[in-house]
Amino acid sequence: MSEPEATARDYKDTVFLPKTAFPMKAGLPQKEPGILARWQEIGLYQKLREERAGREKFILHDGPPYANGDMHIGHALNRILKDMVVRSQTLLGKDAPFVPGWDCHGLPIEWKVEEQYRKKKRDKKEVPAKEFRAECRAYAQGWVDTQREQLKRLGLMADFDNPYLTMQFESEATIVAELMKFVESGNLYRGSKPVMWSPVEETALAEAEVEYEDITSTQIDVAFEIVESPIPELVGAHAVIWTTTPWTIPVNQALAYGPDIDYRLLDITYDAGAPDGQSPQAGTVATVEAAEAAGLPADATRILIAYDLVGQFKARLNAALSKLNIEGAVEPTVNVFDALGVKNSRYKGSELAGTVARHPMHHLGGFYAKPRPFLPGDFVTTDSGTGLVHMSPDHGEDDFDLCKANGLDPVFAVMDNGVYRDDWAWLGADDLDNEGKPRRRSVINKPFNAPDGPICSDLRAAGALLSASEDYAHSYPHSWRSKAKVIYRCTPQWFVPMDKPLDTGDFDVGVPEGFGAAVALFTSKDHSTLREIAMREIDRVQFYPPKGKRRLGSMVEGRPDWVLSRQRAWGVPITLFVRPDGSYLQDSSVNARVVAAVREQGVDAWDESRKAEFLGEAHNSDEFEMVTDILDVWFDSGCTHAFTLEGDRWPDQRWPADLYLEGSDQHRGWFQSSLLESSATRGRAPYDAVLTHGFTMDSKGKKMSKSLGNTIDPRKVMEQTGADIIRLWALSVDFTEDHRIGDEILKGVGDQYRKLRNTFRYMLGALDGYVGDMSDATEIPELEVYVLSLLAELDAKMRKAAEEYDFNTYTRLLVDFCNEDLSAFFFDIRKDRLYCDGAEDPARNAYRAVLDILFHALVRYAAPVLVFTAEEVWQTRYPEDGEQDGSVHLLDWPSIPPVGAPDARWAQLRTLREQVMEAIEPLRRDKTIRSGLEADVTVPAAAVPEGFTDDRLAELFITASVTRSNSDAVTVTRTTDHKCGRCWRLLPEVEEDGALCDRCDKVVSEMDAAA
RNA sequence: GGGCCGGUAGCUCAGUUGGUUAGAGCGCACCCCUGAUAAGGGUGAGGUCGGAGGUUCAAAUCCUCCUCGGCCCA
Repeated sequence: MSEPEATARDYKDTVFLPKTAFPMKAGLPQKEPGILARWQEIGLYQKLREERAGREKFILHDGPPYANGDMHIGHALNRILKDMVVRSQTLLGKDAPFVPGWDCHGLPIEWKVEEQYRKKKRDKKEVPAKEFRAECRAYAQGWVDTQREQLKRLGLMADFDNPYLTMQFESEATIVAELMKFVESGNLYRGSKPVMWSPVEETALAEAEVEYEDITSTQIDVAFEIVESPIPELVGAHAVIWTTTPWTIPVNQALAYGPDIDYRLLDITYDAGAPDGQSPQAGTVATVEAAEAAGLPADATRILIAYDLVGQFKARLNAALSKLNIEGAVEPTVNVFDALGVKNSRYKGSELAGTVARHPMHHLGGFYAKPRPFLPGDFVTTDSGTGLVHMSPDHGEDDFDLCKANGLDPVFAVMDNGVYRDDWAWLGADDLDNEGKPRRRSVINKPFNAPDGPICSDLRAAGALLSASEDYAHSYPHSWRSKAKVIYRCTPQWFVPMDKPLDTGDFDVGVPEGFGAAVALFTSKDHSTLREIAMREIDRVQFYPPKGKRRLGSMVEGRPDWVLSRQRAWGVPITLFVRPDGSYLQDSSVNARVVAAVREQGVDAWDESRKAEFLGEAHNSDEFEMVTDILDVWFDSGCTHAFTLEGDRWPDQRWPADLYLEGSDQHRGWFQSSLLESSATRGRAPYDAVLTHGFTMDSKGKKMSKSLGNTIDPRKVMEQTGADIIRLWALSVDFTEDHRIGDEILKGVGDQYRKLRNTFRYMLGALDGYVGDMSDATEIPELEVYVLSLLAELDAKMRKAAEEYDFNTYTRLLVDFCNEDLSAFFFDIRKDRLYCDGAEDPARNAYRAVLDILFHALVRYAAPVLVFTAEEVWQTRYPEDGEQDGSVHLLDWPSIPPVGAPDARWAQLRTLREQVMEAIEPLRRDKTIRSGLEADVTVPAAAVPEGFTDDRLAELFITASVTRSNSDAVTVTRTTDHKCGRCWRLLPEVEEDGALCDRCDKVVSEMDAAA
């Protein structure tokens, strides 16, 4: 023991404090772009490909975002998750090349380009299709470039120099080739379905191109005479239907009832008001005359109607009646009574099955003479109308579906311009123009539908019009652009059948290169339907989270046939040659020529001018028409697997993908289109697993929207706090469900980030100058062994989390370990040893050896999450690696020394440690002691695990001393020892405060001697 | 309106087949340290598990209804 020096020496210089250039403050917004630039410079993505060549592959196939608009939080989340998958799989040792993609065709881009035309006062119809498409292409390319730069900023490991675009010629050619597989196997048919149609623009409209406006329409009640029924008393009565589109009556084909609705058979009397003040009796001659005088159908007075709607119906009749000035009538009214002479006049809808009516114009014969059956419709309600709905499969979705199910097909009587075709038998023969010539007016023409228009007039003449008034106010769809009314109209469309047995053995021609192994999966004996194959695949595919399986399954199970066609310009053409009867050419050599032409020239290749060239000598081009429809963009995206994973454009890709990862909305979208496309062409899904994420809400759990002003812009977050913060956020929340983002949440994420950063900073400082390894340590203290076992345990959990894409657990494990096991436990206990033991003391070296192992493990764990910070950490420790174009992102998963599970004694020890801390607290409160180092602690002997000496306990508890007793309480007193001037521990050998303890005396002497 | 999914401390998340007083980290409050210092350590306060019924000896967990929110449809 040395003598105390005359003046207290400041031993600070002799203490080995952590030393590092790694700043506590991150300054990520400034730092990240530089790191990004360096990765770009050293070609990190390519470098990683070279280093991983030959390893087991992991293919995450990118679902293409639409090339329109800036990056938003949803993109950011999606890309970060994908990047985490790619990087964690890479870290796990695999080769995970990632090709980003963009969806480039489609309506929203067409709109934008059209909008530009409108600004320039150009009519789209005058622009040649080629030119229009070129502008769409340029527009899409512009956004691809913009989004690519925005996404890169997130620090993504992806082949951004060589992305896939659905509009690249090779992609377009493959899409056509894929379509031709459907063609050649006959898995395509021409059908029809009602779409929103604008008669003014003569084009189909998407739902989003339609806006609703309040208008007033004609409403009419029409009587359909019942001619057949299992209920005898119905025969001869009239079913009443109500509609606001009189123009659809000419193509009526059926009546729909609600199976659960109550109907009544009723008699109407038209009471013209008794001139002599007497009330006329129902059914009397006087009322019939009054009705006839009013132009109302006196012979259609027994009606069938939903009981709940009688009141509304009566009101309409009265309104119509009051508008007719009947001579001599005072207050014309309509009365409704239970049908006379009918015992039970109430019927449940389901009893109406088998009932048949006839069209009011049945006398015209032909189409109109056919029976109009009563069909059950779930969509029939008693909200309005009469509870009986007139069905025209040409002009309504419900109508179409119900009629189709009952063998009634649309008749296509209304042409593109909204006018009935000339040969249609009836639509008001007296419709004459000003010069008295017959004319055909558009069905959206108001006078055409008016109560005195041609339709109503003829119905009235036929005695079928019970009421007609132009006073029904409702909202009705209009075209966005022309503001004109739109209609539902059946148009021919191309469909993929879901339930037709597939002949999957016939793919010998027209199959593009790279089809490869997939074709072998087929057995031509498999005649499953597309739906069956898809369902089988859904069953096989792994879903994360598992509920996705059910969601996709229920959608595929119930979906209708796939409509592939769109009446649009910007997209991949449906390259079909059609005969007048709707059948199409199935000639693989023709198809091969078309595919080759598209590869050469893109979608513009599908041009009338090349018709003969494509058809070749084997076919007479006069017999065929070229289809001008384009493909649904979902078909494009359903083919991304074909042109990205197969073929040689990206040789390091592989079909099928291990994983598809998108938002849960893609159960209806990309997951499904890819599944259907691939199931039909390859007999299996293009993926083995599907991972879905939820949507990002604001801090209150509400959906983000620009109008609410509650959006969070990921680019702003990156500008203000850095990409690593937003990455850590995305990987901390439960992304499998909807989750939130907001200032408070980001602040919390920032706190977590700082904890991780400081953990690294401490390790870097503590490891300053350390070049040894575990083999230098002659003996390893048990605490170090324990920490290594904790690390091994952590490692197993982290690996499992990474393998299961459980990133929230992954980051939480990492943060908790840094907080609890390292910062508050291991580092705190070993601070004394690091600072004050001799520089080369074996025990100190053992600690640093473990720190080194921890460092190498943690920097790797952190790398996929904090991509920038991990690199900064790595380059700080190994600047020479930086000079050699190295990167933390080239490393493999850490190898942890093979230590067993943590010794159970240590769990016991840590419980005791907590009790000691708790016991010290009161003395701190009353200022008896300030730090734990001033405490003499007595612990119950029974609570101490086997094999720990008192001195070691004091070391682990960071107290002056520990003794044990037979009591079962932990007791604490202030120590009487003095404080060592160097290590600040209070020890018995220190004679007075400021003197040195034995250990420090030795260390300082050696240092002084060496100096 | 329909289908599916979700609601556990201020925040982010755990809660296995229903089984002691519902856990963790962060944040917060208070305290210590001032040799990891815009850092580090300690203690503590926070929850009628969205609400109401029901099943059970026992419910955050199972059932029903309601409510709020989300996705996809209509």
